[in-house]
Amino acid sequence: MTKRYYITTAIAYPNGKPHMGHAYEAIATDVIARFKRLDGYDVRFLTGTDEHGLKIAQAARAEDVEPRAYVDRMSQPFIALDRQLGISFDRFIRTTDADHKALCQELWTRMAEQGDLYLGRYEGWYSVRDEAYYDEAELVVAEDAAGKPIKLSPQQTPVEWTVEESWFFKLSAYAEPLLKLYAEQPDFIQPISRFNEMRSFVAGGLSDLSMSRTSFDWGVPVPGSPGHVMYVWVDALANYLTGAGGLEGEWWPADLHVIGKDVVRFHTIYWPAFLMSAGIALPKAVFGHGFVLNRGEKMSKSVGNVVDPAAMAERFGVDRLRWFLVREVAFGEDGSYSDEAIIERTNADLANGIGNLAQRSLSMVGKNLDGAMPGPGEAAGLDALNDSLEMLTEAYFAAMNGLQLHKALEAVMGMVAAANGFFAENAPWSLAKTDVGAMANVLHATLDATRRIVLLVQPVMPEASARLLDLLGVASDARDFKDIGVIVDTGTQLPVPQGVFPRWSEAV
RNA sequence: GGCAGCGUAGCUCAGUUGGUGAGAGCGCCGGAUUCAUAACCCGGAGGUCGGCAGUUCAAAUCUGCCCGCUGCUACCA
Repeated sequence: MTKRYYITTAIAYPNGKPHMGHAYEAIATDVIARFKRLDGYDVRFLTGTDEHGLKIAQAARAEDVEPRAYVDRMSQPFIALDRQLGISFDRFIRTTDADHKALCQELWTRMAEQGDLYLGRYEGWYSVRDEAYYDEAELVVAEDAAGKPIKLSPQQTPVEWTVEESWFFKLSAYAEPLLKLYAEQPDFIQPISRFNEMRSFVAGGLSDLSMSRTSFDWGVPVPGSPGHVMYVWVDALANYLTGAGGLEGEWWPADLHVIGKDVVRFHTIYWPAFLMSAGIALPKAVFGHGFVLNRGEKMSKSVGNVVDPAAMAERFGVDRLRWFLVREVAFGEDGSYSDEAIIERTNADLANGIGNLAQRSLSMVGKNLDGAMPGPGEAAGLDALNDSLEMLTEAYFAAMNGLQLHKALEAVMGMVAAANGFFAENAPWSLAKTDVGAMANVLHATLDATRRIVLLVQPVMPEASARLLDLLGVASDARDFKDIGVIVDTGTQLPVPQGVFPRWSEAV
């Protein structure tokens, strides 16, 4: 039976254009998905958009269009960005999809049958103009016309204490089961810093959760309770089940939810509690990644430093952008990006490193061996080179499987350095004049090292890797990780080499 | 306010059962080389290891206090 792997991103809220955060999450998740496929897994990769809720309804009304028409349009740039970035999703789910609505209601019914849902009242500071509740802490104090102190929302609209009927979920009953889950499965929440935060939060006790709203209707209707739509997180989280094929879906449980650090609580407390209530298996792990900051600052419209990921990919190229984000940002930590950083990083790693390694050895095969792949043979330092490659390959797999994506690429760069060192040490350009056979051995070893390197880099740079493997004469059916020991047939005619990673010399 | 974590070369960071001269990558400088994308290879410069005090024969590594930063969380007015 084939090994299976079900991985998801969070779903994006399409009330604006996709930003770097979406691109980053999609790319990181795609790298893991592609890694698993190359490693022999049957992979299901789900991503999509979260299309219900008040803000969408308001935005649609502001444009005087139906919410459905609004999200039909607003979700398109997200799909387009995924396509542009080479995101290998199997389904782009939209929470307005018909099967998802039905699933949400099934899930709700299960939780209700379990006795975990009850009708109560939701109270809070409510802004009629915003149609939203705010926490006390969010409010600002101002003065009215008469000089009396009043409370305003963050949008400067008046708020009043409001009581609304709402369904509640007995989240409080799940504190102990959750703590047990964390104790038994400490890698359920990653990285460890997030794990500690969530465990501490749960240990402090949980309050029941408001699960429905009556103040707007753009959402999934609560079964048998007219006027109520489901709390957005029920709707949003359930997408993972819909994408798995339903409550008893063939792909469930998920192996990994990749999400932003800002939604860790929903995925590691609410979500498993909902599933426990409904008697459904829990996902294996949740990974909360960090944010990508623009020169160390959070991107915001008011600061005017918002970067369009589509334009970024267009300018630098998809593979260069993907490499930078995965290599430069410690997965799980925040990262910083700038044009200079992208250029510096990719010039060093791709142009000077992988690209140059391939080019220098390939060009010698072209000039000295008529482009015919040389066979293996003795060379000085060959054993040491192979030991390094083997050790670093192990480090790569350990890092990838441990979701230390950046560490995996660090290991790959170690392989590049080992291969370059071996090449320089043997100086095949000198051997070309004295001992062509020895030269051929060096070229073979270097090309095979390059082949191994490029195989490992495929999840990150699928397009460029494919071109490099073509140049290296690697058969299209010998590019999975199981083929890592399969050398290219001696005598294989190699195409005329072309630089795959040109050095970026444009001034910023 | 509580809990947790962090502060080591220009940048990003590794380095705690305390003990040979404090490290890596990138950047920078020099050398060598010419197969290659002015790349690769070799070498070098650069750090009061946030600050102060303490424990110890010995502390980046332990303790206390202080400064700065981050995350989670709570709350007053």
